[in-house]
Amino acid sequence: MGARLTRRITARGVERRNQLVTEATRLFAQRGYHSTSVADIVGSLGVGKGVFYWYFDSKEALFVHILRTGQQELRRLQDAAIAGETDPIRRIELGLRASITWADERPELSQLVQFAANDSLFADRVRRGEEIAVADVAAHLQEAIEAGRIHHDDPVMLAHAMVGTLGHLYRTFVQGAGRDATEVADDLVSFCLYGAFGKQP
Amino acid sequence: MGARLTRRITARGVERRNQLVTEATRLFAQRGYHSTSVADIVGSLGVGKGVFYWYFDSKEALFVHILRTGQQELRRLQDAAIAGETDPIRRIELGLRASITWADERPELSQLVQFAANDSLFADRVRRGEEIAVADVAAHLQEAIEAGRIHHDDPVMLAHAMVGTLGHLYRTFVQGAGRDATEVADDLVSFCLYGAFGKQP
Amino acid sequence: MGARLTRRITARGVERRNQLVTEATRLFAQRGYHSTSVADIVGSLGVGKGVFYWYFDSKEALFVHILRTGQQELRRLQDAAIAGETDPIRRIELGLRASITWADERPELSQLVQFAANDSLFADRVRRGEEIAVADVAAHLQEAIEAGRIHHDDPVMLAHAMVGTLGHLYRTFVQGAGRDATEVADDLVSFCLYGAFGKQP
Amino acid sequence: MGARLTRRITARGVERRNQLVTEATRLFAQRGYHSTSVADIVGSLGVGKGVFYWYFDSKEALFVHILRTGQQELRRLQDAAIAGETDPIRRIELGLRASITWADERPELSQLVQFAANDSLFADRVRRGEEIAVADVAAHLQEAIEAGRIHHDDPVMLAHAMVGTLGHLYRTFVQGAGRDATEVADDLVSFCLYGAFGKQP
DNA sequence: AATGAATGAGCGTTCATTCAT
DNA sequence: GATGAATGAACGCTCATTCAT
Repeated sequence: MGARLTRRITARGVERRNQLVTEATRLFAQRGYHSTSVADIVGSLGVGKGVFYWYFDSKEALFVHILRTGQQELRRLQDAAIAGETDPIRRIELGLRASITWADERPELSQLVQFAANDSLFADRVRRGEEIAVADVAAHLQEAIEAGRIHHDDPVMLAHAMVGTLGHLYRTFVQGAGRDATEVADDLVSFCLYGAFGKQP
Repeated sequence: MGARLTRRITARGVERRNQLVTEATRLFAQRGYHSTSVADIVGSLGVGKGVFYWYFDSKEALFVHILRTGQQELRRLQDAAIAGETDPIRRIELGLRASITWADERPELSQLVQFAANDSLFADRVRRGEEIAVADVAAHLQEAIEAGRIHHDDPVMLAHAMVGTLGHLYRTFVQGAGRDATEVADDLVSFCLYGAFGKQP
Repeated sequence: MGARLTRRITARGVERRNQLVTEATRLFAQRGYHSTSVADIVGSLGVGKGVFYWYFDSKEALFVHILRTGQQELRRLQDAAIAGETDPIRRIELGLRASITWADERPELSQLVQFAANDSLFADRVRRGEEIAVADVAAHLQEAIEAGRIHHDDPVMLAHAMVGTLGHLYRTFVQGAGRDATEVADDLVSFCLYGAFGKQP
Repeated sequence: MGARLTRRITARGVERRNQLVTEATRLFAQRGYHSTSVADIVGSLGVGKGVFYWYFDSKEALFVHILRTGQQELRRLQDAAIAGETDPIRRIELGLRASITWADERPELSQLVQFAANDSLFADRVRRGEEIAVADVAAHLQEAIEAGRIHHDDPVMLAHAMVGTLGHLYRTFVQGAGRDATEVADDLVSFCLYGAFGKQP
């Protein structure tokens, strides 16, 4: 898909490309996709406009690249976090914690994902990625349901509820209020498992 | 906040203004704020461009107006829904249900709010409106905590968790999958109160 | 084919549109289509760039408009020239003369048609228009053949030969060398009817 | 004219240069001069951009080179075709036939010549080449006129008429409709000598 | 000889906004 | 109140050309 994939790129080229990705990510997160022009990105790097189009087919293509990279990275972290854990409920907890950790370490990426989810150009792509993450959680829930540990008939609904809570708490308290990510993760896990009434002692 | 507020507007003028708001809302929700031009809006109404600037200072001002209207309407519905209810937990439940009902009846408005929350131009305004809604829920929670019915030390965190769940379940299942709003509201309330483990019988 | 067709245009607008067409025709003929930018056209008229796109969907659309106008005008002149003439050979002669006259009076248009015939973007359109003109001539030839006045089995080939001669003589002698169009038309007619050997006395 | 002419070129260099010429000719004919970028040419050959500018001063210079080569080749073929023929009218006929044969065997070159004749950048050069070809034909015609075999006072006009017919018939029937070049040449010769009325038996 | 990287002016096009009528 | 016309800065993108390696 695109000449860019077949172009031979030198070490110097790889570096430039990474610079572009980094700078674009920063600017997109800071000002938004639509308010960041290609001129802004290359200007901020002090290079000519042509450089951008040497490495990417379009502004949109670069954004999609950033998005994909972020979603893949998150997924890898989640997989790593639950590796070896046999308890499905612990797997859910570890997955939620890994997500908040990732977002905390990659605040710009997570912000771009949020934006993309609400822009007609990118919404579908984000939704698809989200479905995958939700399916993972739902699988753990299903296992817990079958083990009789959770009484619910709709693991997908539950999974979505968790993902929604996760996103909102992260945005509000970590990103917005600067609270410690680990503490927020504690509250997130507690809410997702026991709701407002909290764990019965 | 400008010349438009001081302009005397006739009955016919009010109608025109409403037409503009309605059409803009429809188009913004359908194609997105950035992809909808002022020309689209007036063109779709078959009127000249001057009309738009007669009633609104700018495209941004119109969007803010739509946003404010929506948030006020939602708040009014929530207040009406809990009026007379003395049980704080029931008040929370009724508030959540009222929110989903509003979003179901005003899908375009709720979509615009989502967009606005992720656009640098409008995010602050949305956040402020959200804080108000959260404060309401948090007040009910505080009451329940003081009554010893809920054991938690951070009602604001809980309230945000609920609002996040609400938004995501609505988007995914009502808006996205076309499920019945009342059923989704049932699941939402259950999750918010009891979490994944569900109500203990 | 687009929004432009449905736009209400005032008398002033019609004038502007005509100015654009005239100026663009002049510049296209002088510098060529690719070497004439939209900025050149509006700059030459002393108006803003937006004016261009108020009246035309694109630079290409404007060029096509000019082309179509020219071809229609030529056809109308040819039809008028042969109206009432019953002798098919005289009809051919009158058509050829009308064409040279048109080109002489509209040198810019005829140059644009030549350019367009050799540009991949417009070649098909020109070819189609040419086929119509050729069909007219071929019909007259067919009539002459059936009357036993011309001995040839391929009127379409003959018609194309004439059209090719016409274009080249016009370009070389009228457009290029500034010779009198009527005299060139005499030679054209003579060559088309009798070839190099000339009319036998 | 230009540094390139003084550069010593190895055998391998000659090959590269020819590859560039061949590929550029193909692409120019297929997509047009303006729509074919230097990047297209070198990309299609799988070499770097520097190669292009090692062998040619500019895109324009390459095109001019192709043009010149083509015109020279055609002239050589025409000269060879009439060598030894003493009858001036036969020389004309043989020249016309040689031209169609050349165009048939070098369709890309002949298409480029057509394009160049209508582009402000190259028109003059083509015109000059054409004048030479026309002068050849005109010389034969002059000879025939002096021998009393053709009654006409303007051999240059006649020669241009022939060249115009030639080009148009080739384009329409050989290039466009795929007809056999030899048959078209028959019709061309017949038309040029006897016109529409045809040879008197 | 040859490469991939870089330049930057210029392109066609859009669009929020203003304004004379 | 309302219109169609006009503005012009800004946008995403292209591409002939140059250059360090």
